[in-house]
Amino acid sequence: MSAQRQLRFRALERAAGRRVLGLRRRGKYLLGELDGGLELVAHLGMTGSFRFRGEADGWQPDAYVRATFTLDDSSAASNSAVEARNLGASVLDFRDVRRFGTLAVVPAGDYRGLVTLAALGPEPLSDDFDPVRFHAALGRSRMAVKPWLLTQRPVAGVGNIYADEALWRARINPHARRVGRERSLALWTAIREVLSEAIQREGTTFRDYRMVNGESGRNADFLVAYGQAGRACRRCGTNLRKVVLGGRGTTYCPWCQRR
DNA sequence: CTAACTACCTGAACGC
DNA sequence: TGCGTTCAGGTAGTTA
Repeated sequence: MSAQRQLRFRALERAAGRRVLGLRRRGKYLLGELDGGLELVAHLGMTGSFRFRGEADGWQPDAYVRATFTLDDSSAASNSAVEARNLGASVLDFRDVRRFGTLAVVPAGDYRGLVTLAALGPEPLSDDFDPVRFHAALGRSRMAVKPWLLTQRPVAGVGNIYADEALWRARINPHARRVGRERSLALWTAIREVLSEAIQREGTTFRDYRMVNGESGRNADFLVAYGQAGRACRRCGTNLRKVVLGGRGTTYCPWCQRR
């Protein structure tokens, strides 16, 4: 087993026999509180998904299942557990084609080695995400605004899709290193709107992303920037442009989002 | 400390 | 059809 593999699946065997006391989400991380002072940390990476194995759903494990959780109780008060009961399932598969996902069991709250989680910014839809502090942090950063958002430090949970969408709404050039107060407030608002709407539509599915019951999210049809290069901007009609910024594909309107 | 690279994987889409 | 290249929703480790 390579060092990388060890990083992606850390001490997972320590979850065996543990009771799941609670589940919560922080940014893109799913955190399970286990007994014995342990915590299960899960991240889907780019192609990961959790799937309940059940007859109603018809899902059967394939070659891309990297881990399997056998559950002996589906009565806990969580949405996932409700799904499990509906599907009559007791086995949860972690499927991940590209193996960029992470599963780790750590002492509760000990995020050494999970640097991004340790330095994770505020939840975007909570009061902790404050527009004044957001603007101040943006002022301290020397990075271009888009890669800065992707670090997860200014705010948790904004990935490549929602960064492009939010910057388009706020009319901010993704390369910008200085953003005025009005525009940074617009970005703060746009991030919350973009994420809220995507959550209402149960996520953005291109290929791999699936809900735990196997259904696709419905947000992909509503994207106005990400994946829309060459198409006309919905505001001004200019053709959207795609560039590489910080190693990530970035689509924006060269007119509305000019510097 | 921050910021910029690179590595990690596999499959789909594309060009010839 | 077949083969090579490029790209993809993210993070962690290394380097400067």
